[in-house]
Parts: sequence; C-alpha cells; structure tokens
Amino acid sequence: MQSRTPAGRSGRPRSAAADTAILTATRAALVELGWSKLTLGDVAARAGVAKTTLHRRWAGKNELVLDAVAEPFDALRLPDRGTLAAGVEDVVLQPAAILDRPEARSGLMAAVAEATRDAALRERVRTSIVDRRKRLVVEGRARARARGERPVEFGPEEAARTADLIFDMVAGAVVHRSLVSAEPADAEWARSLTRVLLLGLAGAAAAGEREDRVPHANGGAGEA
Amino acid sequence: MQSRTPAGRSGRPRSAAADTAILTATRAALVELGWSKLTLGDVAARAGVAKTTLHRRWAGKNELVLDAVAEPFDALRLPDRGTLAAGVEDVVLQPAAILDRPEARSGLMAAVAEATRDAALRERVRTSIVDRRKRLVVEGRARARARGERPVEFGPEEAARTADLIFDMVAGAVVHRSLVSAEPADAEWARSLTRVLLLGLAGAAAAGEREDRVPHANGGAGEA
Amino acid sequence: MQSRTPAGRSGRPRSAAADTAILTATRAALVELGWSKLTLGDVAARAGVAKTTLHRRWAGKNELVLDAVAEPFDALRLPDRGTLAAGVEDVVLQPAAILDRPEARSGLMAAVAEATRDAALRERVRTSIVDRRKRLVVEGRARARARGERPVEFGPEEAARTADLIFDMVAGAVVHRSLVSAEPADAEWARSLTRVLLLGLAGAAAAGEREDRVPHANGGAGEA
Amino acid sequence: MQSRTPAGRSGRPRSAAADTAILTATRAALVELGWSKLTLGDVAARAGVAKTTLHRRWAGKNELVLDAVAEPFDALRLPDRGTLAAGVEDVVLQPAAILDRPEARSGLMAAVAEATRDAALRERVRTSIVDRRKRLVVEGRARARARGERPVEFGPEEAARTADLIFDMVAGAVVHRSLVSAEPADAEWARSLTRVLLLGLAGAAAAGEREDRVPHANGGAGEA
DNA sequence: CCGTAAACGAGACGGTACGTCCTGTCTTTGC
DNA sequence: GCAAAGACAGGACGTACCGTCTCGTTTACGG
Repeated sequence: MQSRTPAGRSGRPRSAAADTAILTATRAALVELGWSKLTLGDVAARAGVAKTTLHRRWAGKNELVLDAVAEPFDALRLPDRGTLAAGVEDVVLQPAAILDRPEARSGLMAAVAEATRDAALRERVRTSIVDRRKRLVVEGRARARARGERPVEFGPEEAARTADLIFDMVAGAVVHRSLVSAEPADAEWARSLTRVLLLGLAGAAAAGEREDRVPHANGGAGEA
Repeated sequence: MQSRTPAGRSGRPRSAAADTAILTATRAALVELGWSKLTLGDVAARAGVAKTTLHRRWAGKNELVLDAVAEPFDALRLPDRGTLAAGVEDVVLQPAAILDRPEARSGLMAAVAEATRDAALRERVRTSIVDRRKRLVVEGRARARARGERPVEFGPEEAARTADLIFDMVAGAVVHRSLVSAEPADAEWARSLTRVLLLGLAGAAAAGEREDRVPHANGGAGEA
Repeated sequence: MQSRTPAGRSGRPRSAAADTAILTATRAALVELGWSKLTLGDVAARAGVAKTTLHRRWAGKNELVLDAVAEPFDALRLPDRGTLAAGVEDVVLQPAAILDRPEARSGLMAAVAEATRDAALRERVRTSIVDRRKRLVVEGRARARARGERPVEFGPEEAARTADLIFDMVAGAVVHRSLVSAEPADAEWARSLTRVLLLGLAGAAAAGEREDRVPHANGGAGEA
Repeated sequence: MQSRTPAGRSGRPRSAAADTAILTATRAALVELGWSKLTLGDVAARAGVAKTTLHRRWAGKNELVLDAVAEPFDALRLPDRGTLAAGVEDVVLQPAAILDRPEARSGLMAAVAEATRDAALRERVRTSIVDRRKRLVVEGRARARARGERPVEFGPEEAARTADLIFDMVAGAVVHRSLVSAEPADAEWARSLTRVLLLGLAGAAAAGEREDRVPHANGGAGEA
C-alpha cells in the first residue's frame, strides 16, 4: 500500500506488526476524536510506536487516515442474489454499512474535503475507494447479463457516461442520506432508491430508442 | 446569523462591517489555502480585524467557515422556466455552480465531515444549506401544480419520504459528481440526471398504483 | 494625589467614593493575586467601576498600585518613647509592620523594581514613601536634642551623608530581613539592629574626633 | 542549575548551547526592556531558539530571569586584602557592582517582589544569591581568624543570629542605597558603612561582656 | 558469526497556530 | 458631560502538534 522497501534490502526490515497496529490505532483515534482532533503523536502513542516510524511510512495525516478507512473497502464482495435489483440494493447497502462506522464517517468525508485541494490524495481516493465500488457495479451488470437479464444498455460511449451517472447517484445518495440528512440508509430506503433508479434508467432507454438518442430531457418526463 | 446581540443594548455595538469583512476574508482564505490550512489568525489579518473579534462572534473555525460558504445559498432563487423538468435541472445546476467555487469545494465537505461529530454543527448545516435547497424543490413542485402539470404525488406521509429520497439523490449526486468523480456537473449531465429521476418517479408512481402502494422493489424493475 | 479636576467645572463631577473603592479594591487584589497577576480590569470590576474611570485617573498599573500601597505610610507617626534608642526602634518597627501586610510585600517591591526603569515612578516612590520615613528620623533626632540627648552630630554636610547612610542601613535591613531572609522583623531584632547602629555611630563619631574627620575605616575597627 | 535531565538518558540530549544563548539573551532583554516588558517570546527570538525550548527548561519568566541575573553571583570571589575591614568592604562592593548592571537592577528586585508570593521562587533566590553572598562573609571571618584578627565573637547560637543581622544590614543597605536612594554605592560609602558596622559590633560585644550577654538594647546605646 | 545498515524508541528542536487574557482606546446608552 | 457597558486592535501568554533531528539500541542480512 505504502510500504515497498525502496530498493536496497540490507538493514533491519520494517515491522509488519507496526503497520497493523498503526492503522488500528488510527481507526480507534478517529472514532474517539474525529479527523480534526486526531494527531499523529496520539496515534503513535496508541500504536506503541515512535512518531518517526509513522512519518517514515506515510507522508502525512491525510494519507494515513485514508489508508486506515479504505481498508474495509478492500473486503467488499457482491453476493449473487439473483436479480439485478437485489444486486443494486447490495451496492447501496454495503457502502452504507461502512459509512455507519464512526471512523469512516469523519475520516472519509475529511479525506474527500482534503482531496479537493490535493491531486495525489484525490487519485488515492479514486484507486482505493471509488474504483473498488465501481467494480461492484460492473460485476453486477455482468452477472445480470449472464443470467439473461437485459440491463439498460446504450452505445459503448454512452454506456460509460451512464455508468458514471448511476454511480454518482447511488454513491452520492448514500453519502448524503447518511451524513447530511443523518437518516439511516437501511434496506427499505435502499429498495426505494433502487426502484426509482432502475425505472428511470429503463424509461430513459425506452425514450432514447423512440427519439433516436440525445433526447430532450422534457421528452420522457413531461407527463410525469 | 450568529450575531444577535445577546440581550443588553448598552455598550459599543458590534461593527456590521466587520462581519462582512470577516466572511469575505474567510472565503478568500479558503480559496487560497483550503480548510485545513486556513487559520483564524490569518483570516483576522486579512479582514483587518483582531483575532478576539472573530472569537467573540463565532465559536470556532467550523462555524465560521460554514457561515462563509453558506452565504451564497441564501441568494438561491428558482426562475420559472416553464416545465417541471427545467425546474429540476435548475435545482441541480444552481448548487452545482456553487460547488464549482473553490471555497465551497473544500469548505463544505470539511464542514460536513466535522458535522459527523458535532450535532450543533450538523443542525447548522441543515438550516443554512439543506433547508434552503429543499425550499427550492417545494417551490418548484408548487409551481408545477399551479401550471397544471401533475408532479408525482403520493399520500402525504409517503410524499415526505419521497421528497427526502429525491433530495438525497439530487444533492448527493451533485456533490459526488463534483467532488469525488471530479467531473463537471454541467447542463448535459443535469439533463441526464433529471430525465432518469423524473422517469423513475413516474414509473414508481405508476407501479405503486398498480400494486396498491408499498411495492416490492423488484416489481417494476425486474425486467429493466 | 492624582485627581485634581482639571479646570473646567461643567458636567458631572468625579465621584470621590470611586477613588476610595478603587484603592481598596487594588489592595484586595494585591493580597489575592500579587502584583504580576493583578489586572486593571479586575480591579475595576472589584471596585464596581468602569475600566475607563481607572484610566482617567491613573496613568497605569504602576502608579495605581503605588498609590494604593503608599497610603498607609501617610499615617506614620512617631510616638515619643523617651529615648533615642526607643525612637530608632520605632523607626524600624513601623515600616516593618507595613511590610508585614501582604499587599505591601509584593506591591512595594514591584514598584521599586519598576522604578529602576522609570524616573517618574522613582520620584513618586521617593515623595510618597521614602520622604515620609525620613521625616520620622529627622523628628526623632530633633526630639532627642530637645530632651538633652546628644545624638551623634557631624558637620552639616557630613550630617546629611550620615543621615542617608543610617536610613539606607535601617530601611534596607528591614526590607531584606522581611522579604529576602523571610524572618520576622520583630522587637528583639529591632533592638539588636538599633544597638549595633547606635554604638557604631557613636564609635565613628569618637574616632572621627580623634582623627580629625575623614578617618580610615580601619582606624577604629581594626581591633574589633 | 535547572537542567539535570530527569532520569532517563534516551532521546536527543538537550543542547548546552541553548542554555547559554537563552540566559545571555535574557540579560540583554532585561537591559533593554526591564522585567515587566520582557517577553519570553522575545527572549526566545533573541536566542534563536523556539519558545517551547524555553518552557521546557524553565517554569516561567520568574525562574528564567532569576537564573539569568543570579549567574554573576556564582563568580563572586573574595580576594584576601589583609584586614577584616577591607574584607567587609569587598563584601559590600562586589554585590554593589553587580547591582550597577542594569539587568540586575530590575531583574533582581522583580524576582524578590515575585518571591513574596511564591515559596519555590523564594527558595531559589536563597540558594542562588543569598547563600552565595553569605559564603563570602563566612570566608572573610575565617581568614580574619587565621590572620590572628579576633572578629567579634559570640556564643554559637548568638553568633548565627548576629551573622544574619550583619547580612541583612549589609545586603539591605546596598540594595536600598543603589535602588531606592538611587545613589552610587561607591568605595567611600562602603568605607563609612563598614566603619559603623564594625564599630557597632565591637561595641555590642564589649557591652555584652559587661552585661553577661542578653543586654538590653538601651544599655550601651543610651548615651550615644 | 560478525559487521553493516536500516529501522526503531525516545525525546529535544524550530516552528506555527491555538484560544485566552489583558491593555488602552473607542463608541454607544443612560443618568 | 461623566459614567457604565462593552466592542475593538493589538499583542503576549502558555499549550499543543508538526515534521525534523539526533541520540542510543535492536534486528536482520550478507560477506
């Protein structure tokens, strides 16, 4: 993640235990203090490690916190629940579960906030979180196709744009529900979200066919 | 906003000019430095004001920054563009425009991140940003009804839940698009979002009537 | 002392009660906090007076504190106890009593310390404290002469130098005993001091006569 | 003086150069600004040192200033000038010379003033200044005895009390002359002081023998 | 199996910002 | 027109972290 031993191999190797201890300590500190009150010195103390060790491995607080909160996203797996809708619900609910953890609540959003000013951090957010979640969407669609369900499909370039739209809607809605509206992103809510989303996509596809692509937004929605 | 003189009226009154200068300075500092490097001392210096004056009026950095970035949301007005869809697009695009400003990008997300650990701040976010945006949605629906358009309508308690869902989807999608995906939330994107959303709602309403409310998510979406 | 109403007579006259309240509050604050922790704002609050009033009447903390601790020296009177020695003891003991008061302990020495860098303050110390104590010495000598005791007497210009020497020895010894050695300057100690002082002066006078003034210090003391 | 590393020896050792630089800077600041305007931040800046370093080594302004002005007292040595009187004059003149330095003038008295409210500081004054000066007196007496001069001698417990009296008189007189009377404590003045003091002690000793110790103060002094 | 080299703990260091406090000035309202 | 009330600019306070550094110590590996 951050520790590929530079090149030389001589000398004492880095303690693997330290990494674990530090990330765990970071999550604990996030829970207790939140991002803004978390200090590297405190993390070091909790991990039973010297501050220097921390600095040797991470460039700063942002990188450390991001690694700490991104770890759970590694483990995301999408069980095959049989229908596309169920798959979408899982894509909604799993990140929602992660966002329920207090360390992720403050850690993730702070990382996003910092990332607005730091391209390297933004890239790191993308690779360690966004891509992993997008992978779930792609997996889900592939499975649906394999099952014979016909997910909404456009031309290849339109498809990418649509996938991004879906992702922004789903991921954004989860974050907004959980952090801004401060309401639980539970199963029922996920069901509603999924329904509106899939119906909308289906409708848009149908309208698109009728209108030969690039429809005016009013076209299909005017009568709604 | 934060300064109604507590009760007594004796003594020198607070300078109104200072408030303006401070909020302006705060936005400038946000643009240059971002939330994490922004310093109250620096803001005070830019505003030509003593640090004490700052502390007298705001409880801390979070509150100050929030007020500074929330101010533009005050001015949000929804022009009547004739159709519901156009109104929804405005609801998407106006906040998107605000989120394009660099001070809002880092300031808002940081405030949200901090709000995860501070109920008072969360409330402040709600009243000074969320409610103002929600007002636009309500206005838009009222106008549509007045125009004779029949917006998607459910029972009163279902309606509230649906409004929240819409809002989470719209607001969340805008934020996610702008800050996480780091793509422009432009007119075309807004059109796509609006189309999917309105079609989805229309479909859900139709399906709901068929299924006598409380539909299973799979109902209308299974064949999509 | 500090408050002669400038010249004009119009407007609300200055409250005489305020002066008393302020000086009393100053002494109370000195007792509780000492010179360095005493603040003008606190004194004003204790006196039930606005800070402005304080600044209108005194130039600063030093002047205020000095006035507050100098007041008791005004009241110094030397009772006629019959002998020169008894008189000297009184000259020792009365200031010692004042230096026992906690407000004087920190206030006076701090004023002296500040006076080392402030000629105006030094002058103020001289007129309000030193001169009042020196007056006691002069009084005592006059009484002794009137009683027929022959105090040690030199030529007029020598006399002034001797008086200053006596005063420095007595006043300095009291201060040093009380504040540096932190031992009580009680009656017994005053008796010892007086004895050494008067015997020394007598011896010096005798030796001086033998040696026609300006004796070498070793003259009378070599065999001691 | 203040810096024996607590116990452990691990970690980066304290810079010895910093101590020197800080104390020197403190004296310079005292000369320019005096005690009350002296600022720890300013001292740190002059010494080219961080404020934290200052706070790590001294508890506060008082302790720092005291150490800075006490340092010269370390170097006090009593040259053997042949007679007791000459020795006493040195005991008077050497501290007088130190008190002529502007940093000592304001620093020492302020420390004494503060010490009236702070037992720890008082103790520090005692060990770093008073004891060092007292040592000179003891040395001087020992030499006088070695030379065959018979200094005034009392019983052992009386002796201690007398030594303290002498010290309060000498030290107090020097301070008072120099700081309150604001006159130079020069050689001539020292000679006069010494003469009165030694004659007084000799007289008191003689009277004491006549009266079988514990004399009434009036005994030898009444006719003076 | 021994030397070398890196990692490690400890903690001092120069900085920067914090939020509080105090000063002396000013600008109000009320007597 | 003075007084009380309190906001204001300015500046120092002592504390807390940061990221770096300098130690002495520990631990692997490669000759």
